[in-house]
Amino acid sequence: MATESPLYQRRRAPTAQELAGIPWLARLQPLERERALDELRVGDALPGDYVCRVGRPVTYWFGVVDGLLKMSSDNAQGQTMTFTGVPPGGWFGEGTALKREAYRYNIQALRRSVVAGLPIDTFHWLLDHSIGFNRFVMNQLNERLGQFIAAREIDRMNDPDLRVARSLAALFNPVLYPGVGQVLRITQQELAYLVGLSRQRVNEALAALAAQGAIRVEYGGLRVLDLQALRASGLTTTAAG
DNA sequence: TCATTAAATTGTT
DNA sequence: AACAATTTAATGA
Repeated sequence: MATESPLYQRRRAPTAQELAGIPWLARLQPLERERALDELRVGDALPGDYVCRVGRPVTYWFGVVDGLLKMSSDNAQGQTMTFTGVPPGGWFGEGTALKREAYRYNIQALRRSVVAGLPIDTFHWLLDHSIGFNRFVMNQLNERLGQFIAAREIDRMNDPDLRVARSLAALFNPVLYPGVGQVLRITQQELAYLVGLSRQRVNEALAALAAQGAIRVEYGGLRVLDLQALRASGLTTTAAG
């Protein structure tokens, strides 16, 4: 059964393997790390579960240890707009956590996922005490800014193959999503939801990208062979390269 | 461990 | 949207 927030209802202590999938822990000094580990929680999210909802006060800074989430928002007409997917290694919500405001997006699990949460007070304590943590958050904000600008370009593209390629490149971003690696676990249906195309069209686009040698289509996922090709697909090559 | 079955995912129309 | 083919996961001997 889908729940409102798995971090409240299916909360537990993280396993060692799950901790290994949290990228910023390695940036902390021993004392900082100790405090973070004390407060860090994980929860199992089922498909459809809300990790957080628009308007709710910020309680956690969230991260994906395993699985796949989607970030979306509902407009005035009641239609849902999906902004991006969040694969393993991704952390989000630092903007609203910094300001202690309300969440500005809905975050829902697309598939069974393991979600981690750092309580907002601990988040602020780390900001006040840890240089390594500050570097991580700053780098995170900077990288995400670049991704949102790229996302605007994607929205304006009308070629489905290009939209799929660029969206995939974003999901394979090693800075924002270090847990992904060479293989992204995502079904073609899930990718279709994220990109806003039919599964058939996504299937066709993936076949084209595979023919270009940019990716390899695998059962239940995709292997990236040439990330630069994904990022640059559709761009005309100039003398400058 | 292996064989059988169910479920999930893919490829195609 | 529907269908068949393929792959994986689950089950039990």
